[in-house]
Amino acid sequence: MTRRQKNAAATRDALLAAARRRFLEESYENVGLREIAGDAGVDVALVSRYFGSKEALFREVMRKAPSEALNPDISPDRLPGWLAEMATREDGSDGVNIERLLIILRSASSPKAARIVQDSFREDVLDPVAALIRGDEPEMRASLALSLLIGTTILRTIMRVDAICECDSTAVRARLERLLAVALSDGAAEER
Amino acid sequence: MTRRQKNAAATRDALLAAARRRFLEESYENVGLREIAGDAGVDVALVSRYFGSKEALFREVMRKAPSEALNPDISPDRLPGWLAEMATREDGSDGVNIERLLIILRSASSPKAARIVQDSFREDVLDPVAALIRGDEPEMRASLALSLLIGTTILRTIMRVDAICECDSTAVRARLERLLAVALSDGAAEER
DNA sequence: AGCTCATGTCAACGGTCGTAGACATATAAA
DNA sequence: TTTATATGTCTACGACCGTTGACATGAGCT
Repeated sequence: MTRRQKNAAATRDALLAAARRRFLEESYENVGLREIAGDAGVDVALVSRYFGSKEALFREVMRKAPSEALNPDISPDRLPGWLAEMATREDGSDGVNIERLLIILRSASSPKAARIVQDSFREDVLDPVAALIRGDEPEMRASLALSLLIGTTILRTIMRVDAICECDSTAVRARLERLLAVALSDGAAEER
Repeated sequence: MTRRQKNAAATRDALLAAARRRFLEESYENVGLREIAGDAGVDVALVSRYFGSKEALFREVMRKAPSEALNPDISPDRLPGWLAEMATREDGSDGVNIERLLIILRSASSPKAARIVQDSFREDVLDPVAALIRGDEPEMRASLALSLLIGTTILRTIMRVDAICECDSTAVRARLERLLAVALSDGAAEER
């Protein structure tokens, strides 16, 4: 008697989805393959079979994250509001965009995941934002804006700071949006 | 033949210092007690003897960090510059103030260290900064400013983003200081 | 010097982890 | 139906971890 139908693709997807869910809530080494397999309803050994190793599974999770961190078709002037809304969105809502960043932050200090996480951050988060910015030193300004996004995300999700967590108050969002606009603004151009 | 003199206090201090150094560079579960004891030149068992458990050792490291995150005798108007300098200081210099925050960030996603880290952040980082701010919602503004500090620290130390790492360029510091000033400013008072 | 206790070392336990290989079984072809 | 292969389960290995208790030994007191 086997609990599960024999469907390799479905099992692989289930493992991938379960892994993504776990890596979203714990760091790389705090997620066990037995937990992931348990969530997917299969045995641990299938992880090795389908992905080769835990590190490869994590890489696959990073590669196939359902939504990119940045929607490329957005006008630069709407970027602050878009980032601010992303940063202050409730966890339960459809705020899927922040999830990749959250996975990155969770496993940022994990030696075996560090390389993967650094590459994913640069390619999927930093570069898209920097590409949208016009003016001097776009990468620096994008980094400062993303620092805000990263910081607020950590304060909300990990540090549980009440002053930031209460997201229904639009004050935080408005203030954050204004800050992001300043961070992204072209300082050299303003010195006219 | 014993490598070490028999001095309990010195050994305890050596263990504490070694632990602090390790926790500064790795997350809670990626630091092994055998590594710490090895650095201190003693056996692992002494950790249990002097501190009781790994968690208690970590708590002690958090409790006895040599410098607080905030120097309380500073004027509020100098706070942006002070935070900006702290965020952009080279690792090798005497930038000890940032170390407690770095330990916090490294082990932020470690379940067993989460509580300790959250408490330390609130008591030793957030509250002192919020206490220095005048006007409405000081905690929210302090949180936004610290988001900047946290984000840039992560980008520099963990993500290794070049645009932020090049700290000798004063451009980053100046821009960050301006951003911090905006983050800390009293929005309601500005609407005159 | 001899005694005693604090101090440090050593070996090992129980547990969890990632991984691999042998085995079972459902699915699909012949 | 029989066979072959893909799919999933089970067991176990070796490594590392935090922790513990037994043992050794040096330091300091009498």
